[in-house]
Amino acid sequence: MIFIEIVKMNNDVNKKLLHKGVKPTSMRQLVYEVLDKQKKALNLYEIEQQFDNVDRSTIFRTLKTFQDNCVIHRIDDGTGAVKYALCDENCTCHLGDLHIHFLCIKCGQTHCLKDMPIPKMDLPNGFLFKSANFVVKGTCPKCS
Amino acid sequence: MIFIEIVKMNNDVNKKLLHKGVKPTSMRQLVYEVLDKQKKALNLYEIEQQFDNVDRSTIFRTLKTFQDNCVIHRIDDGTGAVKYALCDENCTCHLGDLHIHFLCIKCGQTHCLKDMPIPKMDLPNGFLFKSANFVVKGTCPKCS
DNA sequence: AATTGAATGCAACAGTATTGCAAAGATTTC
DNA sequence: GAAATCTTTGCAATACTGTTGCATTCAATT
Repeated sequence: MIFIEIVKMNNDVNKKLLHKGVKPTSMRQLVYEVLDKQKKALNLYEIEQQFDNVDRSTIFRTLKTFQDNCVIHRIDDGTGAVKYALCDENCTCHLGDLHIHFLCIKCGQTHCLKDMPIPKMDLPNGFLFKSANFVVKGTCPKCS
Repeated sequence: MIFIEIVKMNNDVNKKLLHKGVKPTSMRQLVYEVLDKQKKALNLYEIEQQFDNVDRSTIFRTLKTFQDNCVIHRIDDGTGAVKYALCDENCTCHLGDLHIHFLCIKCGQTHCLKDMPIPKMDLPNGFLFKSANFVVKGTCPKCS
């Protein structure tokens, strides 16, 4: 067995990564923790700022791995840089898990509105729904 | 009077630009026509490709002028480049005019679903709605 | 025709995303 | 436990999109 030693550490983050099928390296653990601590979505630059000497490409590829394994989801909020937020533990990154995101035009923070799922829609004839990126813009509770 | 001569040309595009308060230069007319002919939204690069020798910055500033005057609206469909599509003639670029956009993940084309307005939403406490960017991804009639 | 202001083209630059390659680390095989 | 193999990481370079400064051209006014 590959991961026995790491699992023995009984570390929550490692367990969660394993549960999603991602080998929990130290970088991955740290990036996960950064995203977990923040209650908002972060872009690549903001994550990079949380570290002293970690290369951007490493974080970039870590995030890619996370996306491929439904650890995080990406949010195009129109600010120019894609943001990332942790998926729920039982998220499968399928339709039912999609929710609306909110970008505050004052502070720039982007929040997951997990209570607001993407509604079912009747698309025009011939259009097939696969995924969606719904971003509402306005002011957040702190800035309103 | 400034625009008499141009108006006399009795050109539809010029009339439409004037109606939105944009002085109809030849570049603006051409860019408008490019967007009008396509039934899909185009990004800066795609528009540039329609011309032989027009600078990107010129088109960029033309598009900016168009946005400022509600001639076109921008669409962040997550493909990396912002796309642009003509507004309806009576569009005021306010809330009621917002609609859902559709990105085909096979052909990459983005369409305005003008019959699908952004629905009213009850946001969580403290969140104020100002604008929205809703993009549905899937396959379009041609690719389904 | 001269003057003024707006629009355009050129060039350079900034920010984000992405890749190739080599070094370091982890895992498996013998 | 050492060698071989595969994965992850760091460095460097690059691509792509968006944006701005400045000089020139073009249109409108005097």
